[in-house]
Order: sequence, then structure tokens, then C-alpha cells
Amino acid sequence: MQEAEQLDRFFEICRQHNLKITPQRTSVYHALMSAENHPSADDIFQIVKHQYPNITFDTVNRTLMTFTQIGLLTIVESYRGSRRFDPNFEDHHHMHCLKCGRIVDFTSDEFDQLKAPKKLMQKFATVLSSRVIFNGICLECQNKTDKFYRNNKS
Amino acid sequence: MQEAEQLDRFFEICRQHNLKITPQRTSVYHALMSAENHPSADDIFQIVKHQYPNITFDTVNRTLMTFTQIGLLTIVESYRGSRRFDPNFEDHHHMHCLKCGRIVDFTSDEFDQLKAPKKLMQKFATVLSSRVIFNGICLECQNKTDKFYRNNKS
DNA sequence: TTGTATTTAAGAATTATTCTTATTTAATTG
DNA sequence: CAATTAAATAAGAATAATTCTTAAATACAA
Repeated sequence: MQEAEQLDRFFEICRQHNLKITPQRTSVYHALMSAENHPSADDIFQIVKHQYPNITFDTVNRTLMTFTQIGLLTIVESYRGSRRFDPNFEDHHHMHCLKCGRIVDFTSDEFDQLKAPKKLMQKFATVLSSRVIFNGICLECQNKTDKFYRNNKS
Repeated sequence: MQEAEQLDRFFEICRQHNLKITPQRTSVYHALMSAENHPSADDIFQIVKHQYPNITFDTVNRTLMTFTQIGLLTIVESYRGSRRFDPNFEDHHHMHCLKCGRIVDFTSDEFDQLKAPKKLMQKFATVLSSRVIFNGICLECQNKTDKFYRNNKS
């Protein structure tokens, strides 16, 4: 999607949810689209601060949570550290590095098709999404000597 | 495994890692074995406090992190809230309720067999574990009217 | 029984997130 | 193009979760 189209889609979705289109919100959305995978609220805050030096972390974080509520984002599963967001709605799966906390996306048609067992559905009314997660050690971390918790700090 | 056997295994693993067998550690281990699925450090703290009223949260939490390092536990993936632990090393998978944050275990021979795509392995030296995660709304939460973030507080 | 490295309790510090309140502003309407 | 008003923001305090620092206590090896 082109940048202009993306912005139009953003404005459209805000209108659909009666959210005012403020410069701050637009800037947060912009930062998100340009951010590396799975940014934290602070990552986005640092970017937006360049444009709006007076913006507060709370505003950025609240905006991200609002975006999550209206379906512009999801929150990524993690093992600790700060919450991380994901604007990528393409089907995809995650590999976590247990040393550095990096989360790498990958795609798999096979994994996209997995269905929840029927037995499980007796406890759950609705399934909204699914994901396959691998945990391991990335190449960069392989030679580091630091100890690590089985599931480590991000 | 019987309770006595479990304790013996615990002592054995502590010895292997040169960890002293303190009453506090033993109590934390005990609480873990009796806890409901995926307890938080505070859940365990509340249990252990009955036996050791002077124990601090820090001791319990540090002990749990130590147990994680020596492979007695894993940390469960989550979308927010406090860290949750899992002493269950049987292969299993998770369903998260996005409203109440409950995490339900389920088993699946099919899911146990999933292999990371070869392409991914160019970025990762080692794969240690994998899990399939479903997100949805549990039956109990289905009729609640509260708003919720796409991925909600635990 | 003694020595010592480890572990603990206590409390302070840090990190992440959310709340409260007064002010500002987007966007609707006259 | 004002005036109105509900929504959004900034600022700072509050809360929640976790980790650090230090001095005292203790497991256990010798």
C-alpha cells in the first residue's frame, strides 16, 4: 500500500470509530508504519518526539491502545519487558530469541491453516486468531556467553 | 510422579546446579507443584507466605527465575500483566482468552510435530521449543460487556 | 564445629503503565 | 467564519511489576 493510501485508510478508520484526527494520532500512526517490527510504546514515543517534542509517553501509549481497540494493531505475545505492538495483519508467525528477545516474523501457508481442536472449542466461544511460536537462539546471540533465563528479557 | 519423587528430583537438580536446598526454595517448589496453571510470582508468594510469613516477594520471584534458569520451569508467553510461570513440561499448547486473560492448556499430537521452516533456520542457530497459540473469547467472558483490547490484561 | 560462599529479608530503586485534572483542540453547527 | 462542546492532550502523580543493594543469616563442605 502506498503511503497516501495508508493515511487515507487511517483517516477512514478513525472516522468510522468517531475518533478525532489529531496531529498526534497521525504522527503515531506514521511512526508505526515506519517502525521496525514489533515496536514498544517507547520506541514509537522516541520517534514521535522528534516531530512533537512536548508529546507525553502517556499520549503515545494511549493512542497505541486505542489503535489496538479499533483493530489497527495487535499486541505481540512476549515473555517479559515492555508491551510490543504489531501493525502487520498479514498472516504470520513468530520466532523468539531467548537471549536478546528479538522476534522474527515468518510466513507459512501450512501454519496459517491450523484449526483449534473441537474439544477445546467447548471452553471457548470464539477463536479470533492463531499463531505458531518457535523459541530458540538467534545466530547473533549464539556466541554470547551471558546466562539467560529460559525465556529472556526483551 | 509422586510427591516424594518430585521432591527428590528437585533436590537432585539443585545439587546438580550447586544450589543450596533452603526451606524457602523447597516451599516455592512445593507451591508451584500445587498451583493452578500458569501462576504469577505473586500467586506463589501468597501461597508460600502461609508457611513463611516473613518471606519477601523478591525471594519468591528470584527463586522462580532461578528455577527457570535451571530448567524447572518456563515462562509463559503473554500479552501483558505480570509474568506467569509454567511447571508443565509435557508438550502442550495454549488458548488465551482476550477478555479475562485466562490461558488454557491443550494437547495436540499434530501441533507437537510442527517444524520450523528451513528458511527461518538461516537466522536461528537453535530451536528449543515451539507452541501453537489460539486467541479468542472464553465461554465465561462471552456475555460480558466490557470493552477489551485485542489482546487484553491478564 | 567452623569457615565461607550462598541465600535471605528489608527496603530502596527502577521500569512500565495508567490515572487525574486542567487545558486545549477538532470538528460540528449556526 | 465564529461559537460550542465533546474529545483529546500534557503534566504530573499514582500504581504495578520487577530488580537492586546491603547487611544478616544459613546451608553445607571440610
